Amino acid sequence: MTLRRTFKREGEEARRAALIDATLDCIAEGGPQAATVRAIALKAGVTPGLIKHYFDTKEDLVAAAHETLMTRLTEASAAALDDLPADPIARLAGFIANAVTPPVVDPRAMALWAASMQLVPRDTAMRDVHEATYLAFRDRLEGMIVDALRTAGKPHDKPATRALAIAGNALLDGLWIEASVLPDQFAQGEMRTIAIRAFARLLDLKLPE
Amino acid sequence: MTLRRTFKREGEEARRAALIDATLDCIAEGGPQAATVRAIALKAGVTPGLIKHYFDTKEDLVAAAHETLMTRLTEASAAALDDLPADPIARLAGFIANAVTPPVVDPRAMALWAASMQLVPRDTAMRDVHEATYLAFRDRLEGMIVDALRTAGKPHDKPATRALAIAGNALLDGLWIEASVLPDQFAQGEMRTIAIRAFARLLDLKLPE
DNA sequence: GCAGCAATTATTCAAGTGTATAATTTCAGC
DNA sequence: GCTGAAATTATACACTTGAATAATTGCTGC
Repeated sequence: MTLRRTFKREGEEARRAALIDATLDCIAEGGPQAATVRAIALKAGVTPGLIKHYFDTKEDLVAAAHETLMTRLTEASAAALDDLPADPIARLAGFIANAVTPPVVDPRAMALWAASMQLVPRDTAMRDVHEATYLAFRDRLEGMIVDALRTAGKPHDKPATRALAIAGNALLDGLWIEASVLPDQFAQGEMRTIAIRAFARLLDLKLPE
Repeated sequence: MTLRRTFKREGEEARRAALIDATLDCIAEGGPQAATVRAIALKAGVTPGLIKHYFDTKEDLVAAAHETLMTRLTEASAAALDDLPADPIARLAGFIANAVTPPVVDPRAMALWAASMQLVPRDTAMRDVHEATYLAFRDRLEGMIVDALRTAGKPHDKPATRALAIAGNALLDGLWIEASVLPDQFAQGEMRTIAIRAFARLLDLKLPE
């Protein structure tokens, strides 16, 4: 006569996805230490034991969650590219503006990013993921910089564009962090203007604001 | 006949400092979750109970540790300023180079910074500390930019220098992060050159490399 | 419908957590 | 040297953690 919790069977992929999403939510809200098996299970609407059924260990679940996070960030960036104009210069400007305004600028994403950054120095798997993600983003930026410079009839030799991509990437990262963490410090649209003008000076190029 | 651990009485300030240092070490090595009272006490060469004697709660100790960290970073930056040349342009170049090379670039500092970044979105006290630190650094950078522009006979109206300081700060932050976390990606001295050339273009100024 | 298998829940356990309290030891002042 | 107060250690406790196992339930194929 003990009343047991009623449940529904979901597919494996759905349950894994739900558990991963719940893990990311927990980390975003309370940091890694808040992502306990019980909290994750509660948020996923499931019992803690089920985690063991889909992931051998909690560490495996966290690793899967981080991989999902990185993939999503990359995909979001790639998806935004499709909506950008074809003209290389306008395209670069749109890409820059996109990187420093919502929804890319987002406190939750920032918290998740900080959590993963913390693991990178002492977890080789995490470092590999970070390195690959970093280089992919930077290479994409470098490609757009080269296209824009070529369109404007400016020189674009390899060592110079590499340096510009590294600096440009760093600039976007820094602006993204501060805009995400201290939104009240910047006026509406200010980040966008600052980023585009800074890139214009960096590349010695007129960029449409 | 139970043999008790022998100990020496240290002053209050020495013990508090030792506990704070031990806390920072633990966080740097294994993240916040590794900073348990037992691990901290062990690293400080002390018994866990003593923590309670100097800090009402572990949370208090962690807060004190973060405040110490921020203060140290600020002081380190200020100390380096004294060794810079008096000429505003050379001074700015030295400041930039300093920010993207060791010992400022440091995986341990980076890990600690990421740990505190993670707390900022959901802890108002941490956000206040971060905001104050960020603005102090940025204002100092803006002052140096203004001095350099004035020396070069360039215009330096307020809204423009604010934007340049925000962008310059973001650039230094981003380069510092990547240099700290992926040191193998950059050649010896490469970051320094990239940073100074990027600033030269940003400010339309010749900077000594 | 029903048999059986896999998904899910419930329960348990050992280890680790922060904190509170009691027992000792150090050391300064006389 | 002694004494007493404060610093430090030792011990205990209640709670949370991740994981392992047993019990049950939902569902698919016949």
